[in-house]
Amino acid sequence: MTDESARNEIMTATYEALCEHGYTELTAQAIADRTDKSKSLLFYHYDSKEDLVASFFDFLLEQFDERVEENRDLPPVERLASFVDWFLYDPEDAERTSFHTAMLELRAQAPHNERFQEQLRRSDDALRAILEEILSEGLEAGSFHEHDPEETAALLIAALDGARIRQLTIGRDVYLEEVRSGIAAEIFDELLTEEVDFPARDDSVEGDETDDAALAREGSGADGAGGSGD
Amino acid sequence: MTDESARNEIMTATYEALCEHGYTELTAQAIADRTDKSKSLLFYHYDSKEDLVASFFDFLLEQFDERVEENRDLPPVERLASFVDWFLYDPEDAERTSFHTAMLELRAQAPHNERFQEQLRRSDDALRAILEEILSEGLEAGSFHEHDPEETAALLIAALDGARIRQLTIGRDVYLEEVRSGIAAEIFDELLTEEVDFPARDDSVEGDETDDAALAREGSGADGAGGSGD
Amino acid sequence: MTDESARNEIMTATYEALCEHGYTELTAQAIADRTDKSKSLLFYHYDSKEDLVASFFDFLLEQFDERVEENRDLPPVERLASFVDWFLYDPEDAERTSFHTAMLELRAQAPHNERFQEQLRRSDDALRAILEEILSEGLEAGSFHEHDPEETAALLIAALDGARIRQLTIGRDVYLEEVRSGIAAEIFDELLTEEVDFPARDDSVEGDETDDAALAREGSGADGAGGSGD
Amino acid sequence: MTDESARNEIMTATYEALCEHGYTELTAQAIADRTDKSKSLLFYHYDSKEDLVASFFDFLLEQFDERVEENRDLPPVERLASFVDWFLYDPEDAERTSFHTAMLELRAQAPHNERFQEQLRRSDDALRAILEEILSEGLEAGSFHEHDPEETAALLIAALDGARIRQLTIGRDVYLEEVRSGIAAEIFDELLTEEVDFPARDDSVEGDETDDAALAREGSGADGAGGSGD
DNA sequence: GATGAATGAGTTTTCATTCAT
DNA sequence: TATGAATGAAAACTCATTCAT
Repeated sequence: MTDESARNEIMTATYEALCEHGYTELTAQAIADRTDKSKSLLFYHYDSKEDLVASFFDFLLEQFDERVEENRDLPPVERLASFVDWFLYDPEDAERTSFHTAMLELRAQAPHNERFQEQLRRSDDALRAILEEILSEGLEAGSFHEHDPEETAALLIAALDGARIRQLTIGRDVYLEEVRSGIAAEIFDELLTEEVDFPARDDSVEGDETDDAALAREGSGADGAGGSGD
Repeated sequence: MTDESARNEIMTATYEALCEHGYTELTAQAIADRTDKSKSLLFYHYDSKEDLVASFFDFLLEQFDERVEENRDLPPVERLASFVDWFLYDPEDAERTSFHTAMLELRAQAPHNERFQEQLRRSDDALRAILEEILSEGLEAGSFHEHDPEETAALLIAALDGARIRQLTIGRDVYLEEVRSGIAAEIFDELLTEEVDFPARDDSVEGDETDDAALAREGSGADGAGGSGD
Repeated sequence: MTDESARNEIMTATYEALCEHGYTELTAQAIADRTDKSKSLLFYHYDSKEDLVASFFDFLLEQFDERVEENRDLPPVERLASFVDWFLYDPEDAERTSFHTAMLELRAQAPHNERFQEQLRRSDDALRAILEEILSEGLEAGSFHEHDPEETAALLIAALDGARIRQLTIGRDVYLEEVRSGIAAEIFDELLTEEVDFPARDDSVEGDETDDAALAREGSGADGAGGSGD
Repeated sequence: MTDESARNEIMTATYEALCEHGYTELTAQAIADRTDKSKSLLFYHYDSKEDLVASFFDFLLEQFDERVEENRDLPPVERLASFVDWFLYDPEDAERTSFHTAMLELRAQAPHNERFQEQLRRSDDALRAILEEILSEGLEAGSFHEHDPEETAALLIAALDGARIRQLTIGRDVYLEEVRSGIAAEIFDELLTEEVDFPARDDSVEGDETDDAALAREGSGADGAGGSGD
């Protein structure tokens, strides 16, 4: 795959097809239909459908890695808040919803797909490392009370991920809401030292971009933490 | 569906096929192969494959409901401990692992399948109700400190479910371990009043039943909380 | 494959498709088209196209075995003559020509197909055994001069097969003719004792059967020696 | 086709691909892969794959023609011996085996391919002419007894070719061995006059050339008699 | 000359589903 | 109830061939 634009076209088409049909019903035809190319071209660029999907997985993670860098200079507390927001997405946001849905299906394949699992592992390592870094920096900066960053990171990610998944699969907002407030309280009471404030949800995010490429980027980027979180 | 034993045979076969192949690769033939009946018979008993799988979902939940009753008379603290153990299963237990894997795949279909979603919703309602009941009873009994049972329940379930899913998809034990110790600490410090002890993990679980039907029942029962939790 | 008639239908269709298209261009569709059944049925009865073709090979050999028995009671000299005629077929006979052509293609696959090779080996063993038997019996009966039946059998089969193949591939009658007269002379001068006559070609064979099943049987039977000879 | 070296490269690649995959599985890609050029270039040089393969056939025959000249000055008996050796190749010789295998497949296509058939016809004419020439010269020189050179040539070629083909397709050495000794005996007793000796097999053949082009040439040359013989 | 990208027409194979028995 | 046989629709994948550059 030399041609970057062809690759992007296929990746975007894969993303759309995945969102619309789900992994189980994802067909090469459905992907090609979202392209101005033929189905056979997919097999020119990728050895098999599985290879294509695995590449798509990589594609998402690439974007996540870029995204992660963006917040690097924020102070720990804000990075933490932004981290939480990545997970506890707004369920009204159809774009995000379908993205997370697609990711969930891909993740559910991992137990049967060594390559997926490895990709997830790599991504999870990165995600935990970042959260642990945030927590450690906060500790050093005196923003956080004493705690075990490794344990807290795992606990936070599990709760955030679990809330998101239950939201997606059950279709009720209760988990997002209760976990948000529960975590906020937890963080407030347990984690933050008295002199720091935990920022409220940043709803000003993502303006009005609408084209698919941008949405895909945002979607995956935003999930990045989660995509990787996924 | 008149014949109860035929139904059970098909359900058990579906369970096995699902564990072995995963939802995406689940075929009517694979189910029939685990039966001493023919493939056509499946379509005599069920209108379609989707119908069969939805029934299978019900089948799991039925067993969950039975299971839930079993612990009803235990004191709240022990019920809570048993609840946690349902989720944070032993990853060495192949039976449980494949069961949770299968459930994860079914759950991942829910966003594309209204019926699945409804089933999950019902099951989740039951699950949260139970945990809230446990927490409320504990409050009344003076075993737990003051807290919001609804929030705590959601938070606990999200964290437990998230940990299990990450374990399954990433193939590392870190989440199970850290979340177990994190939650234990949390419960100890925050939830339990001084005079109560949180019981250690119950590893004396399920004796030596070996036939498939029993395993399926145990599997789903045990997950029940989780099946429903799923 | 329980149903004998379905099997025969598919085998006959395979034979026809093979004659018409050749092995290289043989498709499942072409076979199904010569059937009143669907293409998918082929894959219900056979695991793959290769499996089907290998079964077809067996089918031909089965018929050969039956055929061989037929001549068993003739005296050696006549059996020998009939043997020669099996190979040096009449090139005007379109039925035979297309049959031998199909066989040649299948045989040419053997170096790349272990199963084909094994089938050919079995068939060749039988063929040589028969010819050696004929020659040995002739020796005992005093119809043949002293010679090494094993060597003579191999030599005769090689020459007959070679002649037939060159006829088929080159499209000229020269080999059939010269080898027939050469072998006749050889047999006359070298093999036969003075008191025996070598019968002239038996052109009275193949009556007027016309339906495909019969043609297939005759074809393969006749080649049998050759099919197996192939 | 202007560029001779490009042509040679493609021909050699075709030879290798044919040996490795067989005609049925021969693809343009497989040929290009054995070249340092692209697949598209094949279609710049040749109108179609069929055209390419037909050219490859010609390529083999060209080399045969050259080869034939080489032995022209030998005395008839030695030329005859060398002729026999061309056909009854050493089955341990992997190079030769794969070459003859490839040729067999091409020949098996001839009944469906007018052009192939014509090429074979031309080659066969040359082959028989040579053998007849050898036999006639031997007759004149008094090395051979009286016989019909045309008939003997056809008989010899058929037997040699048949033996080689059965060896290739059945995978047993019996035909090569028995036909070699049978023919040797035949020639001794019938063909040679008392004062001449039939030379033993020439195993000193082909020295140590190793590059592919040479191998191809040797292969085809050696077979030449047989390539054409094929 | 040379190639990467592209494709249409086809190929094998799969599978839920139906139906006569 | 139960099944073997049957199939249509679609899936993944292949491949000779074309074409703009």
